[in-house]
Amino acid sequence: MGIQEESIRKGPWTEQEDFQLVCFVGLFGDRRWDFIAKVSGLKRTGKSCRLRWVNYLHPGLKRGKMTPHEERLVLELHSKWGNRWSRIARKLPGRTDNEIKNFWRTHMRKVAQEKKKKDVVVVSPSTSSTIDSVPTTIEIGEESFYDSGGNPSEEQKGYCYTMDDIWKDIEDQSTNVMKPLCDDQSYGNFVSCGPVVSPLWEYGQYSPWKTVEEDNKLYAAAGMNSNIYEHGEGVVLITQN
DNA sequence: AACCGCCTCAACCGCAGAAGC
DNA sequence: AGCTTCTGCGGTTGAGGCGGT
Repeated sequence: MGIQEESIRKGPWTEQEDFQLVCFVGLFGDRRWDFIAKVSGLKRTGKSCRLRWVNYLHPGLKRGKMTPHEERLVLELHSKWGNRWSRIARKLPGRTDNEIKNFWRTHMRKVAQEKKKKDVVVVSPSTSSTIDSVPTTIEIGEESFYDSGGNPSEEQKGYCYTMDDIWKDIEDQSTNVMKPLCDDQSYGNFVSCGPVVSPLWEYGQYSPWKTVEEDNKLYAAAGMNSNIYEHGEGVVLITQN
C-alpha cells in the first residue's frame, strides 16, 4: 500500500518502456527483476518486467503461428504432462508457456465446438476450471489424447515415448531459422553464443519497433553493437559486442 | 456502414518453491 | 531454523482485432 504502489503502472507496455527494459536487461542480465524495475525508472513491478521480457522482448522468441509440428508436439506433451505449460514450452524453443497455454485453450475450444457439432456425447469429469466443455478424450485424426485436467500422471502407463522423431523434425526445422539461446540468456552473452538469431518479429506486425533501422538504433542505444539483417520472413540479428 | 459475437494474446493475479540472510 | 525476498508457474481476464450479418 501507499504512495509507491499507487504509481505502479499496469496494462500494455509502451515502446519507451520496452526500450528501457531492453537497455537495463542488457546491463544487468535477466535476473533480479525487482532491482531492474527499480533502477530502470520503469513504474512497473519486477514481476511485470520479467513477464514482458520472457513473453515478448526476449531475443530468442519465435513469433507467428505454430507450425503443425509444434501443434502436434504440444498435444503430445500435454497428453503426457498435463497443464505443465512451462515444461512443455521448454521442448519448443522460442515458444513461451503463455503462448502454448493460449494455443491450448484455443485448440481445446475448437475441438469442443467441433465435437458439439458432430453431436458426439462425451462424459467430462475434467477438473479444468477454464475449459468446462473440454472433453476428457480428444480425438485428433486417428489419435487420442487424454486431458489430464491439470492433474497429470507422470509418464502415463503404457505410453511409448516416441517423440524423438517429431522433436528431431522440429530441431531440423529450427536450425535454419533459429537457435535456442544458451543458458545464460542475457544480451551481454550474445557473443559467447555465437551469431544469434533474433526474434522472428515480423516488422510492423510483431516487432515492438517498426523497422530494422529502429531496431539497430535501439540495440545500439542499449550498448550492443549489432547489425540486423532482414532475412526472408524473419530478421537475423548478429551482435558483435 | 454499423453492430455483434467470437477469437487471440498480452498482461495480470495468487500461490508455491527456491534462494538468501 | 525461520523469516523475507525473489522467481517461476498456472489460471484468469480484458482489450483489440476480425469476420459475419
